[in-house]
Amino acid sequence: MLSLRQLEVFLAVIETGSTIRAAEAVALSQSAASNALSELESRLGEKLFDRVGKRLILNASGRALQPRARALLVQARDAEMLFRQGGALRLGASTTIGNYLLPRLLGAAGTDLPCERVEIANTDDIAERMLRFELDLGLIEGRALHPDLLMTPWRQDEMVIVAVPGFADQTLECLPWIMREPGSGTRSVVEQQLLSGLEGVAPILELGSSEAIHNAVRAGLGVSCLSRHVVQQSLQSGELQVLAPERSIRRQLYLLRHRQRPDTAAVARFLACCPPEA
Amino acid sequence: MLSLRQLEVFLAVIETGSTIRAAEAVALSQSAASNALSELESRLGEKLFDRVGKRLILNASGRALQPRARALLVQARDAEMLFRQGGALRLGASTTIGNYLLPRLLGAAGTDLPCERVEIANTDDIAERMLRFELDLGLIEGRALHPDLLMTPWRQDEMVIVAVPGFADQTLECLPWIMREPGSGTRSVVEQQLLSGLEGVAPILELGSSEAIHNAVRAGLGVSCLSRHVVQQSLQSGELQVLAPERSIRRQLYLLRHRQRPDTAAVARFLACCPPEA
DNA sequence: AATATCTACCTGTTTTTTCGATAAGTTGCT
DNA sequence: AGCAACTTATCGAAAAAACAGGTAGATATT
Repeated sequence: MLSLRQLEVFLAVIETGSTIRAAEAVALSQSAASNALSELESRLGEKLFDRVGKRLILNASGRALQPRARALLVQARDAEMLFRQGGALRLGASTTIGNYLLPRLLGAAGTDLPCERVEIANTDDIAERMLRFELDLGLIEGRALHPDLLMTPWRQDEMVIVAVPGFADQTLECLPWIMREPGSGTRSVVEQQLLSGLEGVAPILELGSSEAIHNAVRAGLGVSCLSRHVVQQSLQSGELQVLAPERSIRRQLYLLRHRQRPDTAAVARFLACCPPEA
Repeated sequence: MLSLRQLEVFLAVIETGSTIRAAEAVALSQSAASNALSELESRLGEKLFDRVGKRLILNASGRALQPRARALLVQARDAEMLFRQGGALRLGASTTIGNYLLPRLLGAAGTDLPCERVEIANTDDIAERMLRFELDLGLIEGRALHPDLLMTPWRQDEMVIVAVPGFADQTLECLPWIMREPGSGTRSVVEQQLLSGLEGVAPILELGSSEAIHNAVRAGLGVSCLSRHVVQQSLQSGELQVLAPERSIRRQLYLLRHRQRPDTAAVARFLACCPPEA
């Protein structure tokens, strides 16, 4: 039976590129690391690295083993942490969720949710971090279609058209639209679901973040379609108002998990506090 | 870091109920097994069994760990077998697939697919076996909705209405229907998709297998709706004919995999030979 | 009450893992 | 070409871990 230690050394060699630095990384001597690696290779009956000169170069077999080794080690660590209270939570969230929704949720949960960190990034980055087991749970607005990732509906985000009071709310096409840059997930949702019925809408301004757009709209520069979570306060104070509420977009927010990884205790706690809704 | 050996002992103790028999199962002495278990418990900081007298009774913590331990061990074995050629394939298939479709596919693939065995059972049994890692891949007609199981479309099965030549094909309601017993997946598919438009159809005969129905239909006892794979030869020979071909049912067949388990080499070979079709 | 059975612990022994040193080979610089 | 700096693989010794046998204590069974 191969040992977890061997896999640990194997991954360390991949990451550091040498047995010396790998040995240091896993607190072994170089010779022990070299031994562990060749032991693993002989047990699998397959060389995992091509020895070209003094260099170790991961070959096809090694590349095949790598993701499985990573999954095994992470699962072993998770199992070890199953009953430990100290299991901190590493969340990945897309911008709207991370900036507006999560702070409120985590604040409400108080100390029940020891959250190590929340990384805010785009969907693809979060997916990649999930694949490397660097995050425990993803909360995304877009779609992540990797076969090793599991997307399940979490909550819904309502996106509303907002403007300062005084904007005519009759012909949406003629209003001065402010939007996110092309390529943004938010932009594409707006284009597909809201503007499909409206012809010839061209933004007068493109900004790189929801908060920037929020401020532009507050400054009276135009109208935009933003998550209700972003503009909640401005709506309550009356600073902004909703135009054409019947055209609001409900977009689904998703939980992103790694298929080869059962929920951590911390993830389970999070989901107990913030369960999926409808 | 906990060791795979410890998990092996842990599972053996669960299965055998005692450290003595567990030790035998994993080729250790009783003392070593007892040691491994308490080592595991102390490493997790949590007792996994309640000691009731001389008895070991799995407690809540142990039950929480059990599925993870199983998954870890199976994945470790899979990794070890990654490069071995001897990785045999343990398939689970529902009746129509296992009896008619698979023999042809495996026969065509010849020796490329060393298949250890094909277990033919109903969807629920296959799902349960998959959960215990006793099968590598499931091929099912129905639905398996366990969160740890992944269902993906594989192929389609065409179910046609058949009878011996001479049966009037005008009013399907009035024909003598032969069906599977209630509770069968095939029966429910027929009822939902075929008979939803037909009122008051009552079977004159209920039989427990497709082959039995096939023979009954050939004997001229009535009509039935069967997979084309079952009646293929009878249709070619002209012994049976298809009634109302426009009412044929296409039902989806699914691959069933365990989420916490990457494809075995043998599974990958199978899928390469018999890939999903539309 | 006697017996059989089981877990857990202790002790000495075997096996595995690890280390430091060293040989052999490669790379890059002069 | 020659030298210096690194790196890998191997070897024997040392350290650590795993292991078997025996046994005490405890609990069902008879």
